[in-house]
Amino acid sequence: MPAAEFPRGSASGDRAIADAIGRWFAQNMRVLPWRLEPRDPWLSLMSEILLQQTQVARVAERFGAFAEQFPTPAAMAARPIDDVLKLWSGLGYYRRARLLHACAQAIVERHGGRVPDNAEELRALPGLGRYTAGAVAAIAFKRREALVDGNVSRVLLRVHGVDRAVDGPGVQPWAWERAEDLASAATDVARYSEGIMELGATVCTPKAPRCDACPVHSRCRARTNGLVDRIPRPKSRPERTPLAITAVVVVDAKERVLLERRPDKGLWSGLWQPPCVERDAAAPLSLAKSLERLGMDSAVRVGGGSTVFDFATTHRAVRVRVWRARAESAARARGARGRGAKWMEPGEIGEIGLGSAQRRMLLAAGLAGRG
DNA sequence: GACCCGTGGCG
DNA sequence: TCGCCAAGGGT
Repeated sequence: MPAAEFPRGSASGDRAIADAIGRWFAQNMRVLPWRLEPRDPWLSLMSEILLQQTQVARVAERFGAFAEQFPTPAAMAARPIDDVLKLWSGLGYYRRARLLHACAQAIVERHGGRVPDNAEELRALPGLGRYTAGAVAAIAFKRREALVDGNVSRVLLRVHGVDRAVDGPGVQPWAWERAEDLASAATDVARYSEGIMELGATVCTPKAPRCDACPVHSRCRARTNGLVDRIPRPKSRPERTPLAITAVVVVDAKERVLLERRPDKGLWSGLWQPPCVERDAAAPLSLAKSLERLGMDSAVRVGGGSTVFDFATTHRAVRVRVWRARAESAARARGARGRGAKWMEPGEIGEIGLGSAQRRMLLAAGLAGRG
């Protein structure tokens, strides 16, 4: 890789950039309560985990409940994982919920319930990678930490006029080096760190960036070269493989719904669902075969037609066919699904971990879910 | 390093 | 309807 493709900055140039961004942030700080003073390290950590691959607006409407229910690591560590999954419903990447719960327990066990104040110890906690550990260290403890997320990568690529994708070969190591230099040069690291992320989120946006409002527009190579619209190049995207699900929503005489827990690995891990049969195909299995696979063919009576909807995740194109059925015998229907299955009152549906696809299955069968 | 893991908004 | 998009980490 020619050095010119991955340029470095000068000490004075880096300081000018870092401080311009820091000053800009001080003047344009958005109202993000959990990121403002006084900064509670645990709330900061929890918010950063929630924000992984998730937009601020989606987290903001949920964060109050997290802060209220889990005000300290000990408070979360003492609760079952289901309580975390319940609040996490609909936010996606559900492994984060398990990792956050494990993180709370690790903080209690290893650090006496206090969030460690340095990136190295933070990095050793479950769910905290290089970015999140650095973010908490910088924001909650004002450490001089380099930070690279998707926004920072985009800003750096543009400022330096590097015509590559954020996930392109060599880009992340280079971005981390640049971020280290900028963090070292900054007068106020915390402001710079939040500032460059905010800059990427609000000004140096992927589409239609507002260069006129950018504190470093005069130093931006992409802008001076007219390449802002081309940098960064589009990310590579994985192909979606088909997944077909047949769901049978079973209701008993008391209008309770039969739900079972998914395995704790893989897609929607640890969340609840109506009994389902899955296969790697475009079309869901027939009703007869599905009931047979579920061991429920003699335990339930299917009424009416079915509903189909499509659902997409990062790697899957899911087609779901939903059947509604009555249990001939509540005990036999549940027994067919084994220990993991449970009859739930309609009111309980809002109290468990459900993915958006599972919520739609219940909705399709005429059952209301939270949200 | 490749692959896996969600979701909702938008054009 | 569909493809693209968005504040990573674990294995």
